[in-house]
Amino acid sequence: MSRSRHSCPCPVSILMEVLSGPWTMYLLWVLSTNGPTRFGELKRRIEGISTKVLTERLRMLEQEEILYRHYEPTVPPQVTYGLTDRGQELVVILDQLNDLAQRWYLSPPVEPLAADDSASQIGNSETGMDVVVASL
Amino acid sequence: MSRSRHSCPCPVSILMEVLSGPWTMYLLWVLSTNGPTRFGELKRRIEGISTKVLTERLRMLEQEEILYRHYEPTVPPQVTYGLTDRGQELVVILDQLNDLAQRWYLSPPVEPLAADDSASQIGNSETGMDVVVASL
DNA sequence: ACTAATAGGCACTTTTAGGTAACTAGCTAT
DNA sequence: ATAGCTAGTTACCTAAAAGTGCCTATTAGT
Repeated sequence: MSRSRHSCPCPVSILMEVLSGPWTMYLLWVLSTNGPTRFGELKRRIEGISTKVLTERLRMLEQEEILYRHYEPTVPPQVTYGLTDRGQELVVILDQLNDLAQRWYLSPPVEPLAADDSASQIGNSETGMDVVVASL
Repeated sequence: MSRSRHSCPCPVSILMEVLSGPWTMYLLWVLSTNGPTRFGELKRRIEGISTKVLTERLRMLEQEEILYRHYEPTVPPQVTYGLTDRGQELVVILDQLNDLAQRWYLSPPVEPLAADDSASQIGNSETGMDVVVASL
């Protein structure tokens, strides 16, 4: 959205602009952990989001081909959203970001920080993605 | 900033909020490609950024320990910013995001999209980070 | 006949973020 | 004496984004 007045037209900035904003990552996360999900279910899981923002995010991510929208014309209608191949690719990297974020913002095992960091055996996971994310 | 009214308190959302917003990624990129850089030089390289936003971003990233600030009390003073270990870790992942963004938003080799996607042999780089980013 | 459910759309208001411009300190050079 | 350099800070204004509430279609159930 509003890619016209964009600060930097390079691909990664486009992508970051897509991912930026409240709920977007959380939404992707819900879809990656729960599989294809209907609109109402999404709204229920993402507690606090407004329908307006949820639809905005869904529309945008659909336009970026990160997720797909499946409309079933039953009564009442069923609309299901799920990750596309692009979406799957994305959550792989998001996993790594999450691994990093976990190390940074969670679990300071001994002390917050000291003058020398000789005891920092925390950050040796080598982006191994061994920490399966559980807390979004 | 404004982590209090945060939508989702999980680590990766915190991190995304840090990275979100105009210029932030670009700033990290400049620091990663140019090494430690002074304030004025950053402002010159990131064409179009206001001093206000630049200082905001620098302060925030410094607080997140993604970059450091070195103040040399000469006259006129020299302030140099550079990536910390965290910052280095981050740009590694950013590289992958960039790789992905390049594939998605650059170079559609044959056709934009067709009815069936049997010809989508585009996305097989396996997050190899072989594409060194050049265009931020 | 009327209510309920799903998946939103639309208009209005509020909040937030970014831009702009003016100002600062302390010393140097002209 | 005065202007200029760096690295910002501060106040003010505007534009974009988010929140809120009300509205729709269609049919099944009571």
